[in-house]
Amino acid sequence: MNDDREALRGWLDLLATSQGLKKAVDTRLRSRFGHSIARFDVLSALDRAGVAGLRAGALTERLMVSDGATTQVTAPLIRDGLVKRTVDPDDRRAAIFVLTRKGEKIFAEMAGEHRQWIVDAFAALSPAQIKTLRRLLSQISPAAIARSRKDAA
Amino acid sequence: MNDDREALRGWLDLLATSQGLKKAVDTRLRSRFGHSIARFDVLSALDRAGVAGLRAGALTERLMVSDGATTQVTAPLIRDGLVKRTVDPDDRRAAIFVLTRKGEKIFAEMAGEHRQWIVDAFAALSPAQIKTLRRLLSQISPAAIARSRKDAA
DNA sequence: CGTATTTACTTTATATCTAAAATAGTAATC
DNA sequence: GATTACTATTTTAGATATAAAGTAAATACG
Repeated sequence: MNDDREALRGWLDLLATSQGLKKAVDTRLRSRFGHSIARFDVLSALDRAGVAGLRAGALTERLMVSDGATTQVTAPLIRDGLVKRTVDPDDRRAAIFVLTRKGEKIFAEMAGEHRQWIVDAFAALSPAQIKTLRRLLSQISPAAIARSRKDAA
Repeated sequence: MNDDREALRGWLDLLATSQGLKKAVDTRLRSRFGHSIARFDVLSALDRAGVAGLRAGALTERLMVSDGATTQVTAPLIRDGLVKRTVDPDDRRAAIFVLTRKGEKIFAEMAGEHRQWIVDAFAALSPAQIKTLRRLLSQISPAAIARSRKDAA
């Protein structure tokens, strides 16, 4: 069947494009600021959360990673003084992460450059084309894979 | 500017979709066959190469990973008898990896199911829509990020 | 030829990631 | 209020990635 091949090609292209972009962003972030995409994502989530910060669980959810990963990625940010870790006084099991002044400043710089990189990478596409791309992406269903059965052929 | 935000959203959607799909495929491959996507990719490249196999360098190139990664990902496949490593008699520095009979068999099974999962994940898109998606993806330029300058704003 | 350079791959040190075990605090029940 | 169960996070073990150092074979050059 022809559809099969087209879907497989779509999957390969999707993977290659996103990985290429991710690698480029990561390389640039590291060389400019000494921080990975993973750390940038933490800073971004905390920046949005503002002075209240985020509990570890909420951060895990937003980053779409495991709970262990959150602990590990925040560690160097705390060491470098970009993030402060406190304990929730109302529930002493819970960790709360907040951006420090220094963290805010550095993130603002990072976010500015990052935005420009993405704009440049997407420069060949019009806003309308990006909307189309996003609509098509939204119709791809990872959940279908978990449900997929052999007999569906 | 509005374009900025649309590009950023496109990037976030692209990343979320490809990572979601990748995680789903990886989870399914592991539970069905006990092998990761990384190993599946090695098997796939070797299957295509046939009886001649591939040198480590060629494998590295096709997988788009570092040379060290190739050594490490092939190791368990060799241990499990899916891949055989030999030395090129014409250039004894070079390693040649070939699928074993067992590796071929297992890969054929994996590839069959994998194809169905992808078809299911893309089921909501027509072949024409997938073509459109692929065309749009091809216009995204990771290389632009390496060239991007602050003053380009 | 014999030394120097290059090439092909592996090893090592880090950085993420996951899943699962461990830790510690909270809530629920008798 | 002691025991039990649950919840939030950290720690650990293992997989995969990179970059850079190490090893060994091939090539180049005087």
